[in-house]
Amino acid sequence: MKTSSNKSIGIKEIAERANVSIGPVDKVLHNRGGVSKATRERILQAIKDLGYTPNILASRLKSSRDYTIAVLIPEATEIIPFWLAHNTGFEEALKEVSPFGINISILTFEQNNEASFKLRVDEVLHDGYDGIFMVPVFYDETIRLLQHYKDLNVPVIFFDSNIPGLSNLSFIGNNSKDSGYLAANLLDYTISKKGDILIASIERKEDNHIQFSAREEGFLTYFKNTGRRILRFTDNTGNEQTISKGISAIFNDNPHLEGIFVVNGIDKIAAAVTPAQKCNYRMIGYDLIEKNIQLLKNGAIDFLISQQPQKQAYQGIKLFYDYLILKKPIAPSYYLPLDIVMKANIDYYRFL
Amino acid sequence: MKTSSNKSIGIKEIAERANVSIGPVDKVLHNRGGVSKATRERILQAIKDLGYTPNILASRLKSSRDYTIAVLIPEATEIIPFWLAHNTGFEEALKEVSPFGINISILTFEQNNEASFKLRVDEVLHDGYDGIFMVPVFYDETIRLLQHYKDLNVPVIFFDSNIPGLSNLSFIGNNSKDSGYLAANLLDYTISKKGDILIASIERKEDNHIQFSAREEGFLTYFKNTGRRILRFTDNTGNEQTISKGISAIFNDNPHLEGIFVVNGIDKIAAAVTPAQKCNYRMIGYDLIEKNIQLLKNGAIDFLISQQPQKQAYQGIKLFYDYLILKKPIAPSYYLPLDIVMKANIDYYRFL
DNA sequence: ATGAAAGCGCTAACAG
DNA sequence: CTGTTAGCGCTTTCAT
Repeated sequence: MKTSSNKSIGIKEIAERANVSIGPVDKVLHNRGGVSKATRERILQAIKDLGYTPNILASRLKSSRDYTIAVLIPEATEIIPFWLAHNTGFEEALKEVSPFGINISILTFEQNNEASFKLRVDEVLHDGYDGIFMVPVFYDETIRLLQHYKDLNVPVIFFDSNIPGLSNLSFIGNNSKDSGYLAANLLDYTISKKGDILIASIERKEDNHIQFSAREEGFLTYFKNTGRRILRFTDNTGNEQTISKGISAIFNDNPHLEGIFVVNGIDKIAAAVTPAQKCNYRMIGYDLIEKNIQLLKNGAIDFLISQQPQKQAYQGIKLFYDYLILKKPIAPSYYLPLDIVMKANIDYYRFL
Repeated sequence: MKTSSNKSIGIKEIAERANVSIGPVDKVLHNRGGVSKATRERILQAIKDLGYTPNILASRLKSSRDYTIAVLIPEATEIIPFWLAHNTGFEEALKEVSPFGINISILTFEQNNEASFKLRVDEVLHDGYDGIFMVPVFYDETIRLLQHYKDLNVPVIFFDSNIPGLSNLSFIGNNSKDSGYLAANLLDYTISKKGDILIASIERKEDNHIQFSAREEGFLTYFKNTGRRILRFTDNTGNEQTISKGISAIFNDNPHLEGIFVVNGIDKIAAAVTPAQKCNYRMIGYDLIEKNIQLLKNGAIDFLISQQPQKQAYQGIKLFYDYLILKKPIAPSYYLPLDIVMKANIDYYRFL
């Protein structure tokens, strides 16, 4: 049972069969025009007949054309180290695709600063890239970028968060709503039938509210009509003491509280819960950043839903390879698995 | 912030710098000998100085050397359809590596039939492959194969299950013991403190007992010294009625039973549980085969631990690419993540 | 509109 | 032991 492939049918063979030289064949293959209709037909026929597949190695060898992808990504900060994780994915992907002339240029912006985003968009528009891989944080500027590239046939792929209905080529990331639903399903398993649930979040203006709302929506969808009592805690001070007091108050007022779903900033919420309190609650949240991994290991957090930033980065760059080099069709969206991470399997998720 | 790579330092440049022609340079690069020590040194130095990296595209283009990997894998049957899933992974990987001349040749054997395995080993030894990707089901024959390839520098990589301490190049798969521990951890979350647990399995002689024992060992490790009451049910008839009766008897005799860990054959066990009974138990087991996916969807199974067969196949073949084409060093083992799959995230795990 | 020809960087065979 | 040379399959330029 052999799965072979090498038939050595090349541009030469199809030229022969079509009674032309390789010149016109190449032109037809790349839609470069300048071929009479008749020979064009014959060549196309020959390509079909012989089942020709181009040798990407040879084509790449000669052409020496380079592709540079602009990566528009929020800056990793101490507060939001999440964006650091993508780097290993980019590196991994580059190892595979750089022989084919694909480079990337990472342009960071401040997640809470539209002006810094605009600056990068200006840069992208001015420098002219062969592809854009971006987190569409700000709507208007994203639209401006898409407008510019609309007719230029330059692939724009969103990652991490999506804005549906725009003219981008594709999206790669998680389905936030489903991730919330999953969190609910899992939490439901780990608490008693009568237990109350708290939805907690830390509001910061630099955050991606669309994504967080979607998580919450999915979570609530699961519990709709179940009669579960759902409480809410939202902090917008960022102050440890304030959070700690707020959480404590909720614990005291709600003796039946058993589960906590943290939409974002789980490290802050987990820190506000004392070990003694923790025994009575299950906590689930997001993001496999180092701080959270520690909290998972010491039992402060029970479950994390992983967004797999490395995978997003790796697969995303390979999409550009598929599109630019292999000329493969690209689906409008690629949803990555929603991984459930706990103490017992965290070590298998720490690297790509 | 550019991450570029193309410096166009080729074999020619290093020849120039070492004051030789490209002939000896190529020989040094491939350790083909026939180069005087002095020039060899100069060439090596030049390679270092200029930071030369070979252009794999060009090298591949010229050499047209083909590599064929023998894949020794159990036959998928109706009883054990598990092995079907690998195919999509093989296909996916081939898309990427076949331009580099890597082919695979799939040799199936009967999982419960050592003679059929021996036949395939004979075949492999006789035909002479450039790499072996295999499930080491039978010890003695595996040893025979390894012996033969020991000095031939042919990479042998195990997958799915491992036999440690042998001379194979690497292993890729899951850590079975950790997967059992994970199952225990998760099940522990979903049942009450006082609930009893049942470990169920269907013994078939064609199964991989090493792997199953490891799962059980990991599971028991978690509960050691916790005071949990652990029951056991082992069927070796394969008969539906018998299983059904056995399970029912256990349910009746053990009112505190809350969790069921199924080491293997979860479809059989799940079928033996009536929907009415199911409300009172949590069931966790293995293998993302179609039958189990349906049972997960209709609630008969709560959790499946995925072995990611597609990923094993995909990554495994890419290891041969790393080794044979890129000449990268290969680690002795690659453990894939232990994915927790439930109704709410199954759809994201159905394909590669 | 088509054909001829020069390489891309590397391998491998051969001549010196 | 070292240098030369002919391609691998394709792209691209330049005549025709």
